[in-house]
Amino acid sequence: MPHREKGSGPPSIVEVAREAGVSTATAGRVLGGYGQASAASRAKVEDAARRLSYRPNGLARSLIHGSTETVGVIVTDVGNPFFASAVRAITDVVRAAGYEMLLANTDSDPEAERRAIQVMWEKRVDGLIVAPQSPESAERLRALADAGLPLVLLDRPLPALPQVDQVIINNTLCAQRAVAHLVRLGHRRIAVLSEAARDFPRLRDAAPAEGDAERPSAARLVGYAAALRRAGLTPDPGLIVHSPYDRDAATHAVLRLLRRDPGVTALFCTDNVLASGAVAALQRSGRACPDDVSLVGFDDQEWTTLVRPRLTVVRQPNRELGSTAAERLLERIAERRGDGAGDPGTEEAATTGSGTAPDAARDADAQDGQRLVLRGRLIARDSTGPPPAVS
Amino acid sequence: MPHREKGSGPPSIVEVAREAGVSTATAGRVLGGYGQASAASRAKVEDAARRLSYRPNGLARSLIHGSTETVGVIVTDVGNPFFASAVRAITDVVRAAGYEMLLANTDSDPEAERRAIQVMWEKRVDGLIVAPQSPESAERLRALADAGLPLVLLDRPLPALPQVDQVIINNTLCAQRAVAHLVRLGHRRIAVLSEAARDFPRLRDAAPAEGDAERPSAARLVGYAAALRRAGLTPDPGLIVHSPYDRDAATHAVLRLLRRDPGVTALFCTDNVLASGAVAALQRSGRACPDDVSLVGFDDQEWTTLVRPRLTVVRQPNRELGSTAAERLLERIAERRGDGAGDPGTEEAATTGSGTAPDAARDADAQDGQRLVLRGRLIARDSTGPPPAVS
DNA sequence: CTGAAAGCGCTAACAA
DNA sequence: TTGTTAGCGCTTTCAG
Repeated sequence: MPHREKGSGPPSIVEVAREAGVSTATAGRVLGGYGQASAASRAKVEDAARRLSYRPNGLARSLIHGSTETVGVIVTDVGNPFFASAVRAITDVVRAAGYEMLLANTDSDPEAERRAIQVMWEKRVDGLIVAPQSPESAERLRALADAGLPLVLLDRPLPALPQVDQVIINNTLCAQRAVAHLVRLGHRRIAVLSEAARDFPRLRDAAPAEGDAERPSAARLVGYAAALRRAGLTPDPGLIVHSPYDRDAATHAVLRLLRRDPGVTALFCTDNVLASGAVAALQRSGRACPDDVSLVGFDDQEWTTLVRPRLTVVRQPNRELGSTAAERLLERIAERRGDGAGDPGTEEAATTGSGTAPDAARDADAQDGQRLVLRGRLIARDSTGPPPAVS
Repeated sequence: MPHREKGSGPPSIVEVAREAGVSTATAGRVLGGYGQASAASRAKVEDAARRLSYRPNGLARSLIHGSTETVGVIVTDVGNPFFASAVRAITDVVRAAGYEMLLANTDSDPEAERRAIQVMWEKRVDGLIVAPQSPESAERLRALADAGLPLVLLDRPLPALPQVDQVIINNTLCAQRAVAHLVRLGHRRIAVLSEAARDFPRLRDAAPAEGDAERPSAARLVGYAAALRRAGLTPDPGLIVHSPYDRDAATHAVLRLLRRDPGVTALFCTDNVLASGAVAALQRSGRACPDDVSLVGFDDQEWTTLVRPRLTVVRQPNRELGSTAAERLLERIAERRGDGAGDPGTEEAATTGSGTAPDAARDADAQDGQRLVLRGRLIARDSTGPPPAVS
């Protein structure tokens, strides 16, 4: 291995140029593949590069070009199979377009999210996909959106940012159907297990159409309430059970519920982690499913067909959620590049009629973020059945 | 586009300096938090920065400092819960140290892996964690290791790279114990379902001590063979079943096996995906578990205690695997930084005794990559029992 | 304490 | 076809 002269660090293009006996410009032209170069110098340069095992410095390149060929992705937890699937799909799509992915977990910690957003911005990602934690995230993201950074919201909408694209599931309707399914089977005392249970007072009277402006857990509660309302049932606060995103916590919450209220005949879980906890709880409680208690989960995972009874669930298109978000982001990135190349004069002129500030053009473009709503669907399996006959 | 207009793109430090009426140097000092600055100019600069919503450009900074505060992670599939857990743990550890993560999936495609390695290198990650696909990966990685890039192998060892740190599981022994458990229960016709089945001829006579130099699937086959050997049984090629990492494929492979060879009384699966396929197959075949067929899986997932019978598995510390790798990497990065600051003269002198080339010092340091072997353990549950009485 | 100027590694005008 | 020369946005001597 030929040792490098200039102390530390990988070789730079000037060292390659020197080794090859050409200028840095020609070296750059052959190594960067952008200009013209004679076969002779091409050979010399490539040879020298190989000898020094040279790799171009992407930082320098990005600094010049103003793009990093990298997209940022911020989720709460890649460990959750739901996000793992979505992230997997995102990587596939962006990689095909030549992008890399910077990934951050926030663990539902607002401070971590703030930091992640800031770092992504400092590292100059070309675009960002984020599953925001809460409405407060909107403030943090607005600055990026205003700066024109391509941005797509994943799974969780942010009504405060109508100018950014959002890719979500029709959670409210799906939940409504899931609960309607239970109602149709004859259930009257239907409990719900949700991370958003505390928000129920605010959500119970929301119109189904408003539901999908909430984060998924909350939207699903809106659907739950709507289904009960349609069936002429009034929600019982005792049946709205809170649990954090943790299987064991969910198990205990359900065990407590069953002990406290033996009359419950059905349970709707707003998420896959909670559903797995509920299955465990039912098994431990000795209640038969679906004979004593029916169960519906949200988010179909592989294990749902392995357990007995096989779980009735709402299946949501996890991978498609990710790939759609990624595609949307790539389009936005491409658009922005296009903008930069266009003549700023004409563009400004074209929008002066409606515009006010000098940069109205870009804002106008960004104003209508697309809202893509992917559809989940109910898959009735064996964990749901008629309630036990009243004693 | 010749030059970017001052308007486009995020504001640079010179615009902030101009707005604040100071030099770029002072602006840099307050915004970068490195020099001294009077309260007066500090206020002016911070104010200007806020007005322009300025964010420092990390690329420029990294270009100067020679570090990006980013680590690369290359795995085959974040969608696989095993890697999802490991990756999750990695992010936690590196984030606590102020690093971000660049993530790439290779999907077991050597070309994708090659590209990923190259891109990580060009983006100048400060270190790299990789789960290599195959022995050929060693060639690709050797260049990075030689260049002194901190590198840690995750889950899959590469004997050809003794100079790099490797964090793995004691797969061979774990598999051996799993199969010994079946032998102890009285099983004689024990099948194995593995992605590495085709390599069995090469692996069958390996010493258990050599097993852990193989990738996990292969190492587990070595353990399988060793356990049989110890029990005085000879492996039957008909019981070594291949399946790719795909649940449905695994299901069909197992169904075929049971049809072809009804005398099988136990099955060992070398991986969680294959195990889930096997559970599905058993359910569909109508064979009772464990009464007709016992089942052991590798890699404990949440669903293993939800299915009935609850699955006997080898549990491996997935998160710890990731966090250990990350910690190791951070140490290596810190070491390298230290090296750079140290006096190269003394260092060379210290190792001249054993060294030969001028740069022997660094190589000598790197020569002994640590090999960290984390331990899995067998958890006997209800899917294993004595074989049915012979008819 | 502050500013001018020299880079980090690369690309892109412009000359030669 | 090639080389020279400015930068990209920031940090960092080195004077003032």
